[in-house]
Amino acid sequence: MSLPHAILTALLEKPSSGLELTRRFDRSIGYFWSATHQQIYRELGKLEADGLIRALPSEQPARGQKKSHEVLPAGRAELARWTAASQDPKPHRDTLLLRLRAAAVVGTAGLEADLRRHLQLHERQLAEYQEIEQRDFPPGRDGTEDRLRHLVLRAGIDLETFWTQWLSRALAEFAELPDGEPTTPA
Amino acid sequence: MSLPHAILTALLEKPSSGLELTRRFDRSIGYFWSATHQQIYRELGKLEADGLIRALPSEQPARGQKKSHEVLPAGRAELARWTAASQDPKPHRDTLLLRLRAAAVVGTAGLEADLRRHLQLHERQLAEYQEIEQRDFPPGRDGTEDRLRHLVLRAGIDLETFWTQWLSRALAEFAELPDGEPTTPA
DNA sequence: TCACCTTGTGCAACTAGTTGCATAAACCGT
DNA sequence: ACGGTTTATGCAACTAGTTGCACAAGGTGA
Repeated sequence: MSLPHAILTALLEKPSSGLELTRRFDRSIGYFWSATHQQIYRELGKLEADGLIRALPSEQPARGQKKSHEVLPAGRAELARWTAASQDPKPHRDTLLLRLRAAAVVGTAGLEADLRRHLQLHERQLAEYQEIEQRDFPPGRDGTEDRLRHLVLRAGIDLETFWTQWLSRALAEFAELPDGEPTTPA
Repeated sequence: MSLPHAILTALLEKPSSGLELTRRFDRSIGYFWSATHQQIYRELGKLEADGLIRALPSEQPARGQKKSHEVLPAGRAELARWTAASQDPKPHRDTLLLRLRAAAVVGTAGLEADLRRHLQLHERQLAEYQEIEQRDFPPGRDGTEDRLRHLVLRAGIDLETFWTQWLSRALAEFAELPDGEPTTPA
């Protein structure tokens, strides 16, 4: 039940159309909550039906016609409620770690290349986050909003740092391994 | 499409019944791939129908009767194929970071307590991982399987370390904040 | 021996997210 | 005025995961 709240947050930051939201979910918000345009349109419909947002009445709504949405007081209240509510962390699911564990029983053949690829992807993401940090969070700003958003970005940076380090370490281990086929021979 | 492979891995490590699998998913495997017993039973059915596993013929299969499963050669082959195949990382979704971002627009009221709770949960998890490391990975073991499994555990430890550090930092920031209500006044 | 608890298996319905495609307007060159 | 691309909105079907409940067998104490 987080997508509607992600959308409310985005719309409070700036009223947008479905497609604009989609683009913003590909950038900043999507770094920790991704969504496709189909999800977003569906959810916009529900949010409007529930009276949490409304379409800005600027243009007549026709298909293929841009339609912006803004958050109503009820929407802001719901977001505040959700933000403050206690929530249990969702269980993680990580395919790469699963594959490594599988490799312990069926062999590491073929895995190394993909580890290397993932390392590259995480390095790229880390570089992107660091650029954003330099651009949007120069030293000396200390508004509350800035500090909170910076904190979120730091989480992204630290997570990507973790992954690059862990993957490097994993690849180093791989280099020392006897290499190839199943470790539990038939 | 990872749950079946998680199950295959678990069954290769040790043939088990549905409930045994469920328990193992609550411990080790569940640390990076969680599943409920209903998911597991359903998937066992599919895997058996697909000829990747079979029920051990020990006891007559009746409802409420323990039924163990083992992996067939086709299952092992499928797991090896999947492990070696290139896969893109799934987008992350993290509710806590989303809530922090929401807090930047609707205010931080109520959030701090839950941050503190999450910190405790992560500290506990970290301690558990470290116990496992001491128990199962004493210095000086260097079989391939051990090294791979240790690597996976290290990922868990480092991730929990990241979270505890980040949450501590977040709480420290919160302590300095002007406190309470919306930062974008109406 | 009967009521109750634990262990073990399983179905059905629901929620969330993904994939593939349809449609419509606007803009753009020819 | 026409055909092609881009922008924008949306439906339908599917996959994966969650929740709530049902049912059977075996043990345990009253």
